[in-house]
Amino acid sequence: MKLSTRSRYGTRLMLDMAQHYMKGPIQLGTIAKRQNIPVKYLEQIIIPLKKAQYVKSVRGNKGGHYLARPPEEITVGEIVAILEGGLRLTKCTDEPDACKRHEDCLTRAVWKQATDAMHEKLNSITLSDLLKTGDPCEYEMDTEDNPT
Amino acid sequence: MKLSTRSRYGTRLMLDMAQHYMKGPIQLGTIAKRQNIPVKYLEQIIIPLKKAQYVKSVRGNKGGHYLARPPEEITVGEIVAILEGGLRLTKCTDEPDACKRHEDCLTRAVWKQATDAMHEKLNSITLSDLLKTGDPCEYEMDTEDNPT
DNA sequence: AAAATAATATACTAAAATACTATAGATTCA
DNA sequence: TGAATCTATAGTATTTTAGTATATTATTTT
Repeated sequence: MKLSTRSRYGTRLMLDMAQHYMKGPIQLGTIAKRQNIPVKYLEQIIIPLKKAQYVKSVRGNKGGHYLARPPEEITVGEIVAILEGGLRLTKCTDEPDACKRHEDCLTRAVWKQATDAMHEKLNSITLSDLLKTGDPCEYEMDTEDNPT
Repeated sequence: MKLSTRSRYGTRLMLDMAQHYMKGPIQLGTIAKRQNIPVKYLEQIIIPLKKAQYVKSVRGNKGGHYLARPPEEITVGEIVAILEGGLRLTKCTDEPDACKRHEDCLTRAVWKQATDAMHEKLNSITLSDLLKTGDPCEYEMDTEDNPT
């Protein structure tokens, strides 16, 4: 029932890019240092986010990644859903027929309701909301490795 | 982010006992057949539930297990928390200090809120609530293996 | 043109968690 | 006594998680 590092790192990755939205591409190496996450792992994590069109990239020297949409239009729920392969506590939440007991299963309704509650909360929070809760300057200053 | 079979089987185990509350001990073998869960696995799962005083048992021939409290006083959230080792999406939800980034972590608040939403929903549903949603007779009749 | 930088692609691996299974022993009832 | 049932402890196969490693492609700077 725990979130994987994929979702958590991925959310921080997206949040980092949100903090530098519209300032040109950022290198994964920079984010990796800033967030203390292995670069090679970030490279894996960003793939599905690119496929889902939440992130775009520029190759080559001075290249990098950037958000394809404004932070106000990206929810944490969307990020987690992409990286976790769905936002649900059980498989049967989405696909009742996946379980042969689905006809007289009394518990499925509970998992569905708990999933919905979590779902609703996560989808109500955007990257932009998160930025407002903290002090962005704290992050802007942390640029000794950033050759802007 | 998925529930383990431990929580799901465990909930069905508790629900099965709830359906036979106050009718004497039920053998795990009977529940295993009824719920189509390996007996040996149920034996593992029931241990923490006994330790947490939600279940009591009678040893020996004609022995079995039974709920230590009425179904109205047992929530699904309690069962899941016992079997999943807590009801939270991240470790930092409970123990902020567990993470060294906790001071300037913008994401922790989200995991906390989503956890709370799930928590609240699961703790609002009792075994008794679940029994009302289905047809108990359906289960009473399924007793060809039950030597009552 | 060459060198440096950064993304992309693919494959590999160690460790942990999950989902059981096996064996032996203790307890109770008939 | 013997069958049934819970209890305790250990073992194991599979899957998932959390990364690493290597090589390639694309772009910019020198």
